[in-house]
Amino acid sequence: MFKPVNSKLNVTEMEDAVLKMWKKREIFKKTLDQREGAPEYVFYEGPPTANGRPGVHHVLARAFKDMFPRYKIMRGYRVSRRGGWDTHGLPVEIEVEKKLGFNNKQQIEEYGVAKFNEMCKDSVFTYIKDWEKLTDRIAFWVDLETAYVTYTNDYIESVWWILKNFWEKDLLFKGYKIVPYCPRCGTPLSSHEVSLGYEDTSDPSVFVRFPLADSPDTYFLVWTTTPWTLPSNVAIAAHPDVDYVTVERKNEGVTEKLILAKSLVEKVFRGEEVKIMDSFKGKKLKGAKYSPLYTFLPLEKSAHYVVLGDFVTVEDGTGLVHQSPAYGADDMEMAKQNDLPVLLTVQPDGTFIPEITPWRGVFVKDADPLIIQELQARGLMFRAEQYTHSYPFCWRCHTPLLYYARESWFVRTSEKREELTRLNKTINWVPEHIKDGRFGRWLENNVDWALSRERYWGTPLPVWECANDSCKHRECVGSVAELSEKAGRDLSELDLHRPYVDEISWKCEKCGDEMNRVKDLIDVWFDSGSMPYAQWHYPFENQEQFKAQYPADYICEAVDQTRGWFYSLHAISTLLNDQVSFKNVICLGLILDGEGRKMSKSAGNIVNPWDVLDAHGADAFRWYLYTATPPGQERRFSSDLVGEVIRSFTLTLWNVYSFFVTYANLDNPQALTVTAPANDLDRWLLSELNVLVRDVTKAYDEYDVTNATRPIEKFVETLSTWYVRRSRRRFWKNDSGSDKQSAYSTLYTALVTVAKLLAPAMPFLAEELYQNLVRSADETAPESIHLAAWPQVMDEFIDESLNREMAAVMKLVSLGHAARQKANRKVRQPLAEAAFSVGNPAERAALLKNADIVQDELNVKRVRLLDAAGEAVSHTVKPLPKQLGQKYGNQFPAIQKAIFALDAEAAAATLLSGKPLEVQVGGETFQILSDEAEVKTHAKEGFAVAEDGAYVAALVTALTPELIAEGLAREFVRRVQDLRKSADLDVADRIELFVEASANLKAALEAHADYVQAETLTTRLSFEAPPADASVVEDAFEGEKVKVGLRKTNK
RNA sequence: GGGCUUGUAGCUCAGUUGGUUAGAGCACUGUGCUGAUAACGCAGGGGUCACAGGUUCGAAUCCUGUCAAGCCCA
Repeated sequence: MFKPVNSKLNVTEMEDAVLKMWKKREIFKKTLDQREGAPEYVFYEGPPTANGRPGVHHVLARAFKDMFPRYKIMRGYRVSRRGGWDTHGLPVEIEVEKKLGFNNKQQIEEYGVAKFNEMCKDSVFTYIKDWEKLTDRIAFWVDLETAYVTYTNDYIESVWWILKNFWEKDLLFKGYKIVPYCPRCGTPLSSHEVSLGYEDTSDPSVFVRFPLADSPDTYFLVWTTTPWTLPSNVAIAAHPDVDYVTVERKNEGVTEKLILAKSLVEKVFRGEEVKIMDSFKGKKLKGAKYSPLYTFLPLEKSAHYVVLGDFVTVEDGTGLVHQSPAYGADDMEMAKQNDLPVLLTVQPDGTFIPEITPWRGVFVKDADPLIIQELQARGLMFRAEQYTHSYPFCWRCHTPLLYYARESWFVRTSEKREELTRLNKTINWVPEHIKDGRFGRWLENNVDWALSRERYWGTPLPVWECANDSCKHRECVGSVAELSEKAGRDLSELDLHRPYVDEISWKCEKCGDEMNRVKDLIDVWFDSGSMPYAQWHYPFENQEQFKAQYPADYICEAVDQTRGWFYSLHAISTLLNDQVSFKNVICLGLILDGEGRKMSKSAGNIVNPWDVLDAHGADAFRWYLYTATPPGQERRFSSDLVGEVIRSFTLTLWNVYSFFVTYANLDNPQALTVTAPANDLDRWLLSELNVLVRDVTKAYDEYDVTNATRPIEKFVETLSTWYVRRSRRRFWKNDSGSDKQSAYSTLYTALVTVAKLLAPAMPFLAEELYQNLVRSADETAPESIHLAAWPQVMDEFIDESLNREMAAVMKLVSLGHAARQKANRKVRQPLAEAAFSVGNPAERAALLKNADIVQDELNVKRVRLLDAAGEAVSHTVKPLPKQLGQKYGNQFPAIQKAIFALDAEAAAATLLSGKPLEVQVGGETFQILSDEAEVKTHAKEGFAVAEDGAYVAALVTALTPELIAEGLAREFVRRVQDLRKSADLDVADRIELFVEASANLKAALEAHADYVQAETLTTRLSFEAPPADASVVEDAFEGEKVKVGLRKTNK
């Protein structure tokens, strides 16, 4: 006996019960214990931060993270899934600053870094309970008890070890980074802050002559909007593939030559007649020397020559770009590539340094007109104007921002660009375009990783520097032991955070001065990217675990992680081990609200995941996320869309399940294993089922979530609306024959298999079905569906031609219904005959073989094939463009026309007999083969016919008195069934019927008494007045009147 | 400004190497069926395949450009 199943499903109650069962029996733990020694499938959890509440986008990621480990467990793998928490970084600091009412770093320093960091640490897990609750409720199986935490000393020590490794390979260095900087506030701004402050503003637009070193009266013509950066000029950039020209013109009586991009000549000279002397590609200019405009500062490296860069455009200016590495990011990048000097001319307050003698102490923006005047005086200014463009201002104080070089630490990732790209090519990206697109491009254009942050709460950069300016000896520390040794005391109890680690110092081995830690922290992305190592405190501990858990088979995050975790994992692994750290990755699209807008607090359109979970449960939530859109696409989301899953999918499956259990409990069928069923419906269902197993398994193996889920939906629909619908009577039969057994076994197999296929995606529903269908009958079966084995494809059950035939039968039934509707003949009225036309002999056979199904479904007495001569139909011939177009190319339109001009019936007959059709086009004869044109069948006027392509259904609509009587009986049965239902009878209850009916109806009921009694489980049918204790209904239909009384009996 | 992605019915999505009249589900309307069903069947309305060019006998599909949205970078 199975546990009785209510056809009304309460999803949340069911899920709660399953959650309790999992917890009580420790099923998650058992997925590990029972797979001890099995091959490892490695999953890495990208650590979230727990200082904010989890939202729907977290449910999205966690749903996708969960399904593959579940699948792999069922495939026999061992999957340890360790959780993790990202705990450092600016967002944490900002929360604490808010709490303290701070808005700058000085306030933090005054408050005390120790106290500040203590608060950061405390706030990190503010919402940990929310996270745990949600993770549990959505059934994301991850081990949070042993989760790694990035702020622990062990974790930091592993990160230090990685940095030391980079240091030793000379991959860690100090350089300059260009940051948007507010000279009044004295602080760099984050990109978010910068985007707050863009405004249209008027700046100088100047064209400057740079004299060539060895050609008199010849100049590079260079355009800039920041004259104040000219004193720090070190080079001019040209595009290697752009055409440049030398033009000749008169300037105050002297003939001068100017070099600029060819396409900009007209724009620059504004119609002035100039003579083009010479034309060449930009790459020819490479290395050309010019005389510097200013020589205020000494040069450590060679400078003042032309360099080549792809970033140069010819939209504005002259195609020659002035290079000032300290004050432009492109410029800094060029300086690195070409080993140019970096000239620092501006002080932190935005004024020129004393060495810039003419303008010392002047704010740079105020110096612009002075510099322009000075260049005009020297005859180097070609043109100076004003120019309006969008420029960032400080959102706090409205000062124009400067792009400003700050000292910063870098990881030399650009040196490993090729390795990064090569290894990336071996990763399976879903969706695929990320590999060579977004991520691949990013790697190809890789610049050194700006690692350091001038903040407080994070992993300190383990670099110590000698205080003596002329020594500047630096050391990188790779472990606590090493630090202890250098400091000369045991530091194993030291908190590795600031300010404690800052207090550690020792004597410089070079000069004896004091070695102090540089004050920087490192980028939090370096923390999370180190997790393959640091989660194990590798290499200080757990070397074996690390080996077994590296690299990951699977990771999954949203697309915004391309430059975040995906990159940091990949970069660190490449630089450290020259190996990938993940083999498969699903990159999720972002989640939008129901209107397609981004969810944001300010728009007030955030969906609370708990609202969805409380209303529809976790399975439907998950299922929606898997099936609604391919993973990489952004998706609209609303609670209502999730509710749709319950209606269209969950309940359909649940009702098939409930149907099975209800009747199985009445019948107690014996064996529920399938062998070789004789019934076509069973054979067909098992064939479709195994196709499903095959396809879903393949999709899981390819990380194709859409195709691992959507086909199940389709199958369940067909299971419900065709298999069960057409098999219902087989379960009602009173005997216990083999056909009934076969039906039970088949349906049982389908349900259990579907539950297993569903388990990784809908873990609750799958478990509920499994516990009742499998565990209640077999205590030796695995304790949970999530410990059970994944279904095997049984190829011997797959019969593709059977599947096609059944599809044709369904199609014909559908046309039969359409024909009935056209003829205005309701289904309850039996008709004498339905005749069909089909596409090929196999389908003809299939129709005849399944005639009983078709008869029953359409309520007709006979099913037959339409004769080719076409009693009810006519034909046309439709040329098939695909075949004919490919074969005859541009002759196709003429051939098509010729085919249409033929006598349609004759042409159709030719093709149907398998002979080629001959057409004449312009004196040429073409042979049209039978697979190059389609014969279409059409209804003749006046017949009850429905058609679609080669398929036709035609009904004989004439009614005989016998058919009418049978129709009346069926109408009557319908009334009785309704009465049974409203009297709240059980499906198996037997009844007595009392009927008072008008003459025709009474005659019909007498003629069909057996049918009526069998259908309604009536043990006694009497034409008497109903007794007082009977349920009674009166009705009239088809001109007949009836009064029916119904009474439950014990027989 | 650059890179990547997306744009098909009111909504959510399919649409294969270019090829028949661009499909499905939801929603809506009508109708039928029903002792598993919260369903289901049949039919109907609903489309400038974002827009404009181009290639081709033929374009939702390929190419170029434009527009819109999103993400990342500058």
